[in-house]
Amino acid sequence: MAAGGVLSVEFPDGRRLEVDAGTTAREALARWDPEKASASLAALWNGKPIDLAAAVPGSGALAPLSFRDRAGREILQHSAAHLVAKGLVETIPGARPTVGPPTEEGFYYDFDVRPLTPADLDAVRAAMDHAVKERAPYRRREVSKEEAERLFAENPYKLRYIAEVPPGEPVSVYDTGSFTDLCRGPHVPDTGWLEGVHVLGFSSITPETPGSAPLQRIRGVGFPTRAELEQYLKVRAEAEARDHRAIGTRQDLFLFLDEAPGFPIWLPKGMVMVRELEKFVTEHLRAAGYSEIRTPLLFSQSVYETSGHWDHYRENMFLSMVEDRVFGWKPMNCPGSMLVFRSRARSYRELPLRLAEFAPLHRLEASGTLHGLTRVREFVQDDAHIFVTEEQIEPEIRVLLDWVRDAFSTLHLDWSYDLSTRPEKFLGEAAQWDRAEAILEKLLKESKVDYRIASGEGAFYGPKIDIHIRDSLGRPWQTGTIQLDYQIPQRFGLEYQGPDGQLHPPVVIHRTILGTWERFLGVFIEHCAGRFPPWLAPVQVRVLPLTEAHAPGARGFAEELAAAGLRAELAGSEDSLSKRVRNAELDRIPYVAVMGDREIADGSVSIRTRGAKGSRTMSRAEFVQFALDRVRRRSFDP
RNA sequence: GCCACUGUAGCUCAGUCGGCAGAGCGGCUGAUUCGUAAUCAGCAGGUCGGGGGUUCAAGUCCCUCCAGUGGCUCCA
Repeated sequence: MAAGGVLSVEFPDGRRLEVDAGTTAREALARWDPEKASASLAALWNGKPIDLAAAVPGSGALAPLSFRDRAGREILQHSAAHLVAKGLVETIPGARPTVGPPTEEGFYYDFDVRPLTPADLDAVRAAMDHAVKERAPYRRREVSKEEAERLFAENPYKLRYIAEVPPGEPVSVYDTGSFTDLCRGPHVPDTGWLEGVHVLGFSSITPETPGSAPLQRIRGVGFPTRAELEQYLKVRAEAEARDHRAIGTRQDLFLFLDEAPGFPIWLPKGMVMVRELEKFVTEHLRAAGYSEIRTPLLFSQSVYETSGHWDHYRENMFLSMVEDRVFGWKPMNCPGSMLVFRSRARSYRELPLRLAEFAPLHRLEASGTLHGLTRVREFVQDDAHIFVTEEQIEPEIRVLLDWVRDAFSTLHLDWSYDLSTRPEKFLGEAAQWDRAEAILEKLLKESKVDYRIASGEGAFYGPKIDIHIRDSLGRPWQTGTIQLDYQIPQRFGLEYQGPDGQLHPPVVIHRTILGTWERFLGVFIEHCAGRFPPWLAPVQVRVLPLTEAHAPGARGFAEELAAAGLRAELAGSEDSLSKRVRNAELDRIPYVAVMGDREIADGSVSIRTRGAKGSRTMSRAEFVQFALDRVRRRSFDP
């Protein structure tokens, strides 16, 4: 405590106040700004979070912490975790709480307890609601290590944490009603702050220490108000409604069979989309000077021994016996590309050599990790390997980042980059890494797109740029990646003859932009909720004859559309017009063309655009031009 | 792969205490010929995920396998 019993406290706006020693953080903040004080759930003293009920520890800087601050959010989530623990211990006496930290999304608490049931969760929720109404304070107590060991004698997990506290230091515990938990704190003042807390679910988790019994994890989210929680739950419900697995079934895009778990089956409509994406990407490849190759799906074990997959990736590979030799289904395209490069002498005049390959890749993903189209065992990447000299790295990657911008702008997706730098275990020279990282960072700065440095997360063979997209609900997904590789050319003994007549190893850039058709379409389906841009839509126009009498005219128009290169289909007259319009909306068809007496008479067509209320009439030629133009420009909206 | 949960018609789902397997949508047939988000009627459609067990009797209870879901782990 400060001498003289008076502390000098500085607030975020620069104001200073003298407060008596023993003044709580709450009181000090209230003297500074009562409004901000009442909105805060904890305080920051010299950058360290403390309880509002704690005495200001000394002279220094004091700031309020609200849910808007990251640290404040974590405190609320952490307090929410305590609330869950309190609820669970009340529900199942003898349950041993272990740890309950905040996460990006919310929080969780792990328990050593029998496997939970949904009924347990209901009971926990009820106990939590009750506690929130009680507005029970979070009371901090500092106890000796021995006292703490006595308090948590029944809980080996807590004893382990207590043992980690340096000797002589007090251990802090928090009492919430009759529930006491070992905790560093700080916490919100009382459980009344937690009305916006919601338990999402439970699961069993595998603890990191091998051999220990599984724990039960309860996950949740917390907001300062119920209204904010409702908003969050609304967004979640919206996300569920966009689930690509449901839309894929509804729109007949793809399916999975029990007989081929993790192997997507593309139905005709989904295949149209795959081909359109391929076309989109291939146009770029042509413009950017790529050549396309196709290499085998299976290679003998020796190829993977050379590439390093045999040592580093074998457990994720499908293997087949061919006569007496082991063949592996390729999990990546690089080995094939390397062999093509090596197949004859190469000159510096050929570089950059850009080899693209869209081949099916197989990865033996563990059964529990499979998920719709976003985690599968067989997929196709928009993959390419670019063989360059060190000087060519910069211009090549600049072109790639331009393509990223074009591609994701067209697809109406927001994207950002991660620059993953040298990991602890790396191959090659540190100086080479530094140069490469500097080039990549310079290019990222130039691109004016947000990027984050993922320190030490590079591959062992080189630094990389990972591309993340955010879908319309703000959820992040990794799609493409641009990786520099100094190692694989050496492993395969690649070289080219330079202008100096000497042989040099090329640098390889592995890169995919959309990633895989499968994952990309999975994300994209959710992004646009199944309302595809016309150029991707499996059916672009549905032609509806008003009555049977108009069917020949409608059929003629549908044929005209098809001849113009549009994907059109006819929907007969068995159902009422409004029923067929409704079905077209539900099928997310971009354009509905209705033909009745008026249209047949004057060569026009009545067009309804997806999502729009009314319709407009235009000449058939006009519509064909209009639709073709939208498709050609890859307009996002119909 | 680990843990929990789930699996009933093409889809979404109901099925009580173990006692005749249901609905809506979709499909088919017929009537209706309709002007921009659901016309009416009838019919067909099931190895209740597979296998085994308990029982007079199993969609329902038990075991096991498969698949899916949510997490965990993994994700060059």
